[in-house]
Amino acid sequence: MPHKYGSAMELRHLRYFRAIGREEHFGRAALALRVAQPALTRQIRDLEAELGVELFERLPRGVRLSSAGRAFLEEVEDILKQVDRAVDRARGMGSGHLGTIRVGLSEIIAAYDYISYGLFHFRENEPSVVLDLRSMGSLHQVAAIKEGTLDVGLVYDAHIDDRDRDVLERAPIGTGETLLAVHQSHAFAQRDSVTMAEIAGESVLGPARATAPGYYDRMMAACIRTGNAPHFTQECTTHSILFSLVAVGMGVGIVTTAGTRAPNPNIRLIPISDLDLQFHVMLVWRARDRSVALRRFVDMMMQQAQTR
Amino acid sequence: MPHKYGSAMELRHLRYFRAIGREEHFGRAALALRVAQPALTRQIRDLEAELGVELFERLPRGVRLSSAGRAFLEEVEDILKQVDRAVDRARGMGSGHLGTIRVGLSEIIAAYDYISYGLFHFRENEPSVVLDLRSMGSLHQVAAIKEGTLDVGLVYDAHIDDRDRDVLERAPIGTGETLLAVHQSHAFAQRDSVTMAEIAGESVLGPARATAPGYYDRMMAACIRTGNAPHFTQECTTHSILFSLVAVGMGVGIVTTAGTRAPNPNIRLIPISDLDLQFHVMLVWRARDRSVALRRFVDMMMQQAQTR
DNA sequence: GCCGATCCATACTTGTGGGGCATCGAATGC
DNA sequence: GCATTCGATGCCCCACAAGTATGGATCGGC
Repeated sequence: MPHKYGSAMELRHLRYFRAIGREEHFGRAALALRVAQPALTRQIRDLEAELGVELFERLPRGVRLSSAGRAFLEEVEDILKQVDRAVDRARGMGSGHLGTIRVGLSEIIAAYDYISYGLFHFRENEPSVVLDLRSMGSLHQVAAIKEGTLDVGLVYDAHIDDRDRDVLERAPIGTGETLLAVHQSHAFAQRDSVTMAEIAGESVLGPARATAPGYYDRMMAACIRTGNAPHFTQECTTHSILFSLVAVGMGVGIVTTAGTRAPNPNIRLIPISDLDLQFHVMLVWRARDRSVALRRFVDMMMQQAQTR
Repeated sequence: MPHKYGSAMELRHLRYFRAIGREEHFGRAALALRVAQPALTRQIRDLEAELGVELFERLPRGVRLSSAGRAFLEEVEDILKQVDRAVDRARGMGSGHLGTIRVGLSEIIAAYDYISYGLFHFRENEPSVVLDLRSMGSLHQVAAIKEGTLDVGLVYDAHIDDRDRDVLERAPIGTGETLLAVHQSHAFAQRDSVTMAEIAGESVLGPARATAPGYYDRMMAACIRTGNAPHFTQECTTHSILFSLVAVGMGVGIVTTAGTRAPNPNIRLIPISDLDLQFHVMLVWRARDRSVALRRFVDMMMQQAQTR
């Protein structure tokens, strides 16, 4: 062992010092600490040597805190309290009733009612667990989860690479329908459904392949199966951009969302009858993450999704 | 050694954890801490067992802080900072340039100019040493010093019991003259001096034997030596009470103070020519008190007194 | 003034456990 | 496949914390 220069000071010294300082009596402190008195004498001697200060005045009979000792005692009380607090909090996190969960939310998924209800429900049941909600794109979420800067994501299954199978755990909590978004003044607006063939003649807005390749490719493959793959006149990186463009009449848009309730009164969402395409809304988290709070969160979200 | 239930957690665990948590790498942390890597593995294992929480996610290659670990790291950083701070402060007190000195001041002695100057001078030279000035009677000061609730007192020598010789250190920093306090309208007011014989016919105010027996007895002994011991019509427990009574014409008062400058424009202080009585203003402190700041304070007050 | 009690310090011994070294096992990159 | 990275494990050693016994100084009771 290469000899040590640094502080050999340990919590033991502080715990002993606190006990003796409070009592101003080695014997009683030793009793309280359940150690023999000479142990205290030695540890205090070492502590004083380390600090270069006498912490006690040695009286002919007994000891008394020196002025340095009095000041040091105050600090030690704080330190030991803080240590206890840190231990308690760590244990609390072990129990899963304390901590922070960093949740990734893409805007389109945050719009699902049962997601909101689930988050609300969890907050009510675990008020001491902080939900750190972060709005971020699906691919970014997956990367952040793998990297450890995010704990759980809410994304479409299409965004999850199968090669991450063993590092990322996942669970489905719902499905997303793929619909056509049209402006209320559009000819399709009053229709109950449309076909891909009909869409082919329109100016079509779709997702951006660069920001969501898995999603894009699965959608395109399904379109091709109908025999009427659209040509996107504009790729949109987010659903809100796409909706904005539809709202100003730039064209019709293919979007995946929950139900047929549109986010804008000027927009109608129409089922596409011949498109065989379903996405799953997935919870994603690191398989190695042992956080009990996270497990509880996942369980509660899944349960909430089922009973919706 | 009776087996221990309590926390075996030590600062070593926290220091190791902090290093590894910062690096998220056992090897580099071991290098920084100048210990071998297996030592860290074991200490972290013990720490996790103690807390009941996994602080790191073990990856196939390397580690990463778990969410509990992240939270714990923040607390540990605080704790270790606070420990360093406490050590620095303790060392500072060892150097004598930091700390608190509890100074007892009786009102009459606080009125001495060179005392005020001395306190001011010390504060200027040691701005990081807090002077905790406490107004209290002489006997109370001596008791508090012996008891350890006061660090240094400023009292007349008459208040110090010789039997405390080996427990209380003392040093003279000036003398106090014993004078007659008279109202400006009194017949003595324009005199340069009076005799005890003249005083004998007056209504005389003096100190209270109960609150200052040493002072009272020395004064009375000197009075008796003059052959004209006064009879006190009123004993006063403090000088301010005595001055108040003199100011309203209740009588003349025998007081010990510095110079002939009275605290009240209606009062004159007249020397008593035949009274052979001198008191010393003393600094008193515990002989066992090793505080460097206190020594510095005592030295500075003595020096200030000499050069006044 | 002697005896016992109190209280911290010291001397000596014991055993726990922290650390070093060597090695393993798993994953990764060329 | 082979070398490398990285944490975990096994084994040994010795440093040091704690225990027992005792010393030295003071104080109180009779």
